Amino acid sequence: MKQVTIYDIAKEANVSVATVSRVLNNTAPVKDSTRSKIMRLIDEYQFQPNALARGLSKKETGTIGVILPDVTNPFFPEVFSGIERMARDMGYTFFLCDTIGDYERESQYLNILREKQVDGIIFLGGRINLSKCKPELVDEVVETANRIPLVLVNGDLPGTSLYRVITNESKGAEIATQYLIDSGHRDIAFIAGNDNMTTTAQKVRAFKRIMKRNGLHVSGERVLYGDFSMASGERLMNRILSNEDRPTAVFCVNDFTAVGALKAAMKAGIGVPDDISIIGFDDIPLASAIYPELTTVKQQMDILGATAVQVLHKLIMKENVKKLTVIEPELVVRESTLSRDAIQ
Amino acid sequence: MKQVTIYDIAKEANVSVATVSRVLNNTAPVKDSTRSKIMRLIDEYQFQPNALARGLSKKETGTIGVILPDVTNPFFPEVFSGIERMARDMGYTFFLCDTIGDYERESQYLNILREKQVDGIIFLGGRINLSKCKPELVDEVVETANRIPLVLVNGDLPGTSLYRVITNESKGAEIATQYLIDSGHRDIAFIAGNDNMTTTAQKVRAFKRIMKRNGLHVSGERVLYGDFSMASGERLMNRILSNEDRPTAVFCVNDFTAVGALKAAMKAGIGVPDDISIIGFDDIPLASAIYPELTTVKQQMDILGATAVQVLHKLIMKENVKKLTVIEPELVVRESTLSRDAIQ
DNA sequence: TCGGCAATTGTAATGGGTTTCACTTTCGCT
DNA sequence: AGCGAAAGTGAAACCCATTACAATTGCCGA
Repeated sequence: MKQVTIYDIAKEANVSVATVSRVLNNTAPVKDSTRSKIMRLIDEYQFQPNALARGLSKKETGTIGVILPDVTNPFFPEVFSGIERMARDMGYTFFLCDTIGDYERESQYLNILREKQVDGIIFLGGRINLSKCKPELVDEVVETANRIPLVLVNGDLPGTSLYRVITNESKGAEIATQYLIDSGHRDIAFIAGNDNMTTTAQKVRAFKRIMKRNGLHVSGERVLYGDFSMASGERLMNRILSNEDRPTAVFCVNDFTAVGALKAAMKAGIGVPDDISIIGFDDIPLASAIYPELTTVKQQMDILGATAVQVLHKLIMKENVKKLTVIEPELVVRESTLSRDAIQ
Repeated sequence: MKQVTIYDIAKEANVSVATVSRVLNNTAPVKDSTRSKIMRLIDEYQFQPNALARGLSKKETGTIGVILPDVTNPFFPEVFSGIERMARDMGYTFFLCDTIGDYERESQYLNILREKQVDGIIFLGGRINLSKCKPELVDEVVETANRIPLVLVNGDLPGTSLYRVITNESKGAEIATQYLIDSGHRDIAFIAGNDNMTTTAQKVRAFKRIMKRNGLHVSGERVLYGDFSMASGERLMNRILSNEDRPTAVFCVNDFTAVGALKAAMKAGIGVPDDISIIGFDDIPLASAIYPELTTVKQQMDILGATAVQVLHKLIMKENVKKLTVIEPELVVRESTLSRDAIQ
């Protein structure tokens, strides 16, 4: 069962392959009668051009590689969904590469994508700490970016200047903190992620900054470091609750952590939001799936993805783009926070 | 910046491209000195073979297309993750195609994947009712399956005989029902999905069968039809609760629905599992993220994915495979169900 | 020293498109 | 009618690998 080729169509239509190619790509005028004859044959033979051959000669494949650390983490599918929606109409298809957080695999995938001649790469750094990874990988990424358009989403490689699309996480943390304070909270704890990651550092800094600006003190034990997981949220919340001097609100570095914290509170019989308010970050679907629904800072993940595509597309088209694009997060007030005005 | 080709390497090494190709693919003996000389050059020039060219001549691309209805639904990333883990070591890369439940797009993607010369296709039917879709699409899928190895996961196209990997959903529903009964429940409600979908029909049938087998009656109003969404779970649970005659347990067609139901109960001040037990289906991560953690029937999504890959791989290798592979689900008891033994 | 087989290596065809360049028609206009 | 421009088309090179087939070399035992 051999594949029908452009040659078969050409022969059948008594024209050259060039002409068939022209009607296929609309790249030059073709007489109407010729065109329709060819189209009929294409239809009849169910001819489908071989994308490999096309890619080989055009040096463009209409394919984009998306690298992410974990498909199973709801954050990424949301971003991917934004990428897809935006790029599909541009005619792109996607290689999805899940590195399961393994730098080794990142580098492997980078190679594979180059070999497959993708038109561009979107690298979802997400919560992974790119700044701590092996220098070889940094080189590898930079090297790749020199040859293929590459956009980093929510990540950074210090010492390099790659194209990036990021959420303004500092701003988000500021908004969340200020919101809690405006709601009357005075004693607020922050459950952070790994302390060596920039996303944690940024948020901690923002948190302290706003507290200070409002004349509030942040004692050392009110900032707890974990690892972004639900489990760590649960564990750290338990630590907070075991203390007789309990804060009235807890700000979590991400929704996963917040959900863990929430669970810990419920299990301990502490009412949320009545006894303690909890606020998360990201607004993954999970946030509104639970009870009480989580107040959180929404990262517009679909927009993050869509924007990354736009930037990448411009790079591919060799148009001018800003190196850095910042997406603003927004507060989503739901049920896990309560105003303290009454009780102050 | 022209790409380094096998010709460049060959010329530099004073050998023919054939020889270079041979060391690249280890397809014939090459003298050690020659080999190492070539390897050194490959390294030095950072030569990477062009996968398009290779695919074109080998007629195999090491690429698999995965079609699914919604990346954003946690069920699918889980399956995808299983696919990836299994297939990566076999050297495959994946095109991820999200149809957002649109039949039009399914057909588009099928075409694109054919053009891109994928080695095989994994079609995640999931909760989408393939049996109701347009006949053209059925033809399209069958037609594709005739040309390219194709495996259907958790789906079916009546009137066709495609290779399939499915979860034994009937069995799962039986187990769940029996478990509730064994726990002492006598009055159980079932919140189903759309009534025209096979997955719903199968589970409803299994539910009634087991109830009957245990001498229990299922009144008409104890089976409610929704649409698999959280919202419908919430709505239908409210309906159940508005009735003064309330069941002691509710079995939900999937976890999403169950989470909605759980939320409705909590909001209504009905304790779970103290006042009412709830059991779900799938065991998506969400199930164990909420409080109380959801008792559910686990679909082994990673195994589903991994198995699909194994079947597909055998098809690609033209080995013999069974048309149908069934994965057995298993009960996961957590916190949302309670034994009624005491109160009976 | 010679035939024969294995080990190495090269030549050229092949896979299926796109595209440059050149050539032939066909028009529009003067 | 005559001319230049535009339309329409084809031949052949090119993209970058793999591979069938052929050729050469090296080493063995006789």
